[in-house]
Amino acid sequence: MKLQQLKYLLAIVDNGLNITAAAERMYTSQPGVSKQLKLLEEELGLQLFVRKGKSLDGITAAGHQVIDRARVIMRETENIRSLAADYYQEEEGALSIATTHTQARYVLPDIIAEFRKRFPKIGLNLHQGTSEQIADMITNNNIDFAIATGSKELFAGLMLVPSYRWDRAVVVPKGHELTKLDRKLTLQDLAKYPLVTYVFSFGGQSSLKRAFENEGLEPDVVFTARDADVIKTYVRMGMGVGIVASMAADCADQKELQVIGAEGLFPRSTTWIGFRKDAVLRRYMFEFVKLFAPHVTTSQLEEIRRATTQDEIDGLFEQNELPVRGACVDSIIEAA
Amino acid sequence: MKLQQLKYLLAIVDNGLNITAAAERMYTSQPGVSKQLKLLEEELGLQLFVRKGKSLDGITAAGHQVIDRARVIMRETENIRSLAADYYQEEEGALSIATTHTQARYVLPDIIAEFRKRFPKIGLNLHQGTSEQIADMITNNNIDFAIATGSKELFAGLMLVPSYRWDRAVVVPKGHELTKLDRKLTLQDLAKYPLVTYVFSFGGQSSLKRAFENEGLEPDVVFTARDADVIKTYVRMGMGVGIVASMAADCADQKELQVIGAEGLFPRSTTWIGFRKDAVLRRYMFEFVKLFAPHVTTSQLEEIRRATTQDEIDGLFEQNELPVRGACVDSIIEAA
DNA sequence: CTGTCGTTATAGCTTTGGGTTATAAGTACC
DNA sequence: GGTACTTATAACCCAAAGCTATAACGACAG
Repeated sequence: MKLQQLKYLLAIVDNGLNITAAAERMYTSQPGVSKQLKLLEEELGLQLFVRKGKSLDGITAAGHQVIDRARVIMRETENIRSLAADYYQEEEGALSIATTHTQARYVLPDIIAEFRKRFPKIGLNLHQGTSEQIADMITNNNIDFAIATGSKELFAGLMLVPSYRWDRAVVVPKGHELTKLDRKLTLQDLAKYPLVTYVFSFGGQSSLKRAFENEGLEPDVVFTARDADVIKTYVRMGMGVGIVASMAADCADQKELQVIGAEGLFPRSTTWIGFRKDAVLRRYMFEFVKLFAPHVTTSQLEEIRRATTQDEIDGLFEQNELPVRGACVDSIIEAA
Repeated sequence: MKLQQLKYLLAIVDNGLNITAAAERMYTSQPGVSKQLKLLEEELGLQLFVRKGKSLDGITAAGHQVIDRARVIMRETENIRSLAADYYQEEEGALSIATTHTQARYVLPDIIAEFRKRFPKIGLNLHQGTSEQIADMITNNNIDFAIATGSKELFAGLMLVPSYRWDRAVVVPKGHELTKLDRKLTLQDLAKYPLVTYVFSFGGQSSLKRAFENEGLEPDVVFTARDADVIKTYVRMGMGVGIVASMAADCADQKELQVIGAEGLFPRSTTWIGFRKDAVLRRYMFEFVKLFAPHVTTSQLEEIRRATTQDEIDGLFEQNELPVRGACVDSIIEAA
């Protein structure tokens, strides 16, 4: 058994059981990969794949087990390389983050700018997707951090560091009736208008819907999108009233849009940053966490590193209230 | 990085930083091992060992981390080989058990005889030691099962399956005064005689002592040994009254000794069988657990296998009372 | 200070085996 | 039935892992 063989095995699996594609990804020849797979199967004395003629048609039960173990092994070799690199050359490396559009577009830019300033030689990879895709990426691809909101269930095996909380904000075209209210905005007010909001992939849709239903209201959601920019575009077109994460209520929108804070109308969401508990974190990765969640103290970070279960981490943050991220203040019409 | 290099690395560590010895253990030449270590260190760009001239004098901080990861990797390769072997050739393999003298001498013989009958081709290795040594063996050597009593704290990282409970038994020379009592034996009775008992490595000594202290008695322990056979030898010599695990009260002793059950006088002990939670169990290993703890059902075993924390296992056994192992019935003088 | 023992490093050679190219042989889809 | 795509086999090449022999180093004893 060779590490190379296990690497090839995983490459085959990750390329849809296509040996040729796997070979290309590994920058080597197809016969080489075929040969190593054959040698591995011979050594173990079992078929890892179900063959259909010459092609691989599926993974055997034994294959699945071997693949799982192989992933652990490859991860640990990565870990060894990581910690070696951290001793050897602190300043070089890469940081891969998987996150949602809202974070990538509205929250991370400032943080990443600061990070680049401090670690100019670290390459940055930003992967965007739904919560499900993020969960998938961090387990299968070499992603260092996942940043997402809610949906902790999807991320078993990660250590999640709660980072900040946020409310929704209501976005309307400038001069909209709702901006002329002389009292606090209510759900009743919103229910009168067609709404444009997120497709919440993480069951969050129901949390929004539930807020309305709790007051016996039926919201008129005319349009949903995954992405605040799209939502705002449709709001600008007059399609309806937008409900977005308050971070997505950008000052740059002031020309055509107005933002009404919606604190208290919907439950607050918590955004966290998560990493695999079996991953070695290089120094610059620690620094990134501290940039993203500045309220986390160094000693807390060390405790998080030592923690083995999510409960221990959650315990650390029970007392200290997380910061709340608001909308761009200039354009907010106070809801109270 | 090659698996071979990691294997050599661990061999060096496990042979007291002696490369020559490590090479012998690996059935290869010393220059080969030296070379691979050098290549590994060059690839990682760091020193794994502290050198003192040409000799290895210690492990660097980085080295310790790499070694830990390497151990995980080697364990997983073992796991892959294990499950492959289980698919391929069910009937061949080996079973390594680390346990205490009492288990090895009085409990395991019958079980192992039965196991051999069912799996004649499986090699058996019995390693004996104190609880601490057992804990050490199962983490560092390739031991499949640990069998011990109490001292769960020492075995973090193992899944412990409670197997049976047992009481102490009192062993006296034939015709001893204590055998002539016409009432239940008490601690007061025992406190009158010099006692011979175990050196409990697992803080169990205090549990015995505490039982006396709870009744305001000061036991006169004249001799302690790790091993029931030694204790019984000294009892035969008339050195005192023996207190041993009831399993160790053997029928074969009847000629010179008599056994008085001591249920109720001391707290009951629980013996468990444990295995690494990250280890692949081959079929014959499952069967061994079922032989050792026959009250465990197949479905419970499957749940144990899936469990991730010890609490889940303990939960499984809360309701169903564990069997109690008694002394050799022929020679017992009922304590009631 | 020097000789011996135990150990590791280096040099040079051998051989294994992983990788390559070329090609045959399947399979799937028109 | 032909074309495109994929995998397996064969023969060859070459890097590197392993071996033997030996040098170099340190510890220790006399």
